[in-house]
Amino acid sequence: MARVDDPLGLLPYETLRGQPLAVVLAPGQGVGFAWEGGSLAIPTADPTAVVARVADHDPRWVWWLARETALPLLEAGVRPRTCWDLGAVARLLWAVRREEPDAVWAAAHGLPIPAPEVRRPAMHGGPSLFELLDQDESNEGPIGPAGMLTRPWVNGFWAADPHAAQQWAELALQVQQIQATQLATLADPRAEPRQPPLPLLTALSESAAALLAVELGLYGLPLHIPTAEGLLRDIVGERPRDPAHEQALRQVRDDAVLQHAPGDAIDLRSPAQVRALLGSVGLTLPDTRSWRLEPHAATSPLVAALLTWRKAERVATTYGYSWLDRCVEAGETGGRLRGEWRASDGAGGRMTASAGLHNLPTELRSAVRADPDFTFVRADLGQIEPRVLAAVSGDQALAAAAREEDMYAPVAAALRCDRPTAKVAVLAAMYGQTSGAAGAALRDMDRAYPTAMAYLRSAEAAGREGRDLRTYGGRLLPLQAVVAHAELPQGAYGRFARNAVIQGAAAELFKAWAATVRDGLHQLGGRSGAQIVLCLHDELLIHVPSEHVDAAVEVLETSLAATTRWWAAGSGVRFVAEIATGPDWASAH
DNA sequence: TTCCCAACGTA
DNA sequence: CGTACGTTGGGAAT
Repeated sequence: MARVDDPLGLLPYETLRGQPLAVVLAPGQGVGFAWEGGSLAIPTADPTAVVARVADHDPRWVWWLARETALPLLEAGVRPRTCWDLGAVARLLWAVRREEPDAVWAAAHGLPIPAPEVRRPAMHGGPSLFELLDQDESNEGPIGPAGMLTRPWVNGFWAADPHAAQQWAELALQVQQIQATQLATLADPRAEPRQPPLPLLTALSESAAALLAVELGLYGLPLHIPTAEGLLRDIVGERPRDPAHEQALRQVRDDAVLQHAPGDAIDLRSPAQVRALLGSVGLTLPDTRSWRLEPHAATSPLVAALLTWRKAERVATTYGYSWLDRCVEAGETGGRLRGEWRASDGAGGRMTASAGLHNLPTELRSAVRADPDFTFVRADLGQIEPRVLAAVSGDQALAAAAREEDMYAPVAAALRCDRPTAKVAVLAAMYGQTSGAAGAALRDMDRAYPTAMAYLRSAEAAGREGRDLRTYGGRLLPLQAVVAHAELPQGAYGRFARNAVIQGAAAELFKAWAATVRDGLHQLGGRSGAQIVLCLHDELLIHVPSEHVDAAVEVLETSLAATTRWWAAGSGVRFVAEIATGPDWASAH
């Protein structure tokens, strides 16, 4: 084992910039690198310090999973600029449900995806290195007889020493090269040859989104705890002192409804009991959903009280004091709401977040407040889905409409109807209408925008027939597997696919924009500077030092222009962002 | 204890 | 008009 004292002499620095460089951290042991043409093991007690020095040369970091490799780097203050996330790209290319290296490796080599390992009870956080060494296979290397990654390596044997990390980095680079090759085969040969192909660019932005997801989890959403407490007091009342007090307060809330109800007290949280109660006062309904109750609120004090109760109960249970205590951490500069972020979940390919980050009721949003000397800059993409439809389908007429600030106005003119009807018709077309509300306008859609409608219809047919599809950016929609295990009627998969090609492509555009914004914000104040703190499907919230607000607005606008230049190249579709600033989320509108 | 459903918040 | 996801509580299945 050659000891390496000067790592800065051994990497091909002059050619690193922008080039794939696989990195594997072996905490406390060292770091392994692999690039096209070589690999290296560097023993060091502080691997992140070595990575920080290499980062100055701005390679494209290749890692198995951002959560694993980028997290310790970010915690050590290293902000990687660009990356290639093997898990994220595997999801894009092969729709793997699991992003762990064993699944990614198997998918890359056309092998069956191994089942997830059954985790033993986390008494001591998984197997120790000793236990891993004990297992037979550990001396056999990372690849087993069937060509699969061996269990000890998947479980972390690569962290045993820098040479193991080096081998693991070499395998990462191999997978990266397989992914790059397959992405190239997806490219549209008719596309503009001077720019990188769309699937490759999508892979890069999906990778960046995976990194951003780690940053979002680490940074947290600034939330002013006293403001949140005040809002909760207004909506659900005082903070319970103990479980008995909580029970008493709950009873008070319930009684406000039950006083309007005849007979014995029922459990308002039980839909069946509520339905029976409503039946006893002459309201026979198929279910007790609020939109179904709404029409009766004016005539029934019971229904009115119940709807009010539901609203408060939602906040009390999901976004109440226990949520505040569990999910919001008090910090030096301000509270932080933290959840787990995923860069691309489910059929939609959207980002997801836990801890209520994606479904915070609007009335609580004024508690999302910037730190002192910081300001929020909020931006959202207007009418993103119909614009995406115009771009991905290549419908010239719809693209012409999408060049307007409000694209429903020209659509209404083309359909010879009013704007609200035009909007309903477009949405019904994209998501597969079931009721005949927009019938006439829909037929006019077929006449006015045949290319867009054909695109949607072909996606719907693929869904019904169980044929795999890819989104505009190249993300696999594994309809064959889904429909093979079908539990729902065929029409459901038709609607599902019709929606997935639009929602999915919109998610890809959004992430590409977010990745560009993230990169652009790097220049604004360094580590304690501007930071994306929330991604909400078509909306970005940025926490910015107040002196950089104008610059941040500029970054948002130039990033959108730069992103749509390649994403919607040649389509003639315009994408518009509405941008506002304010000290809290509610006021930044 | 585990799983599904109803309900509802967001986009 | 419809889709997606996360969270909660009840209630049935295990």
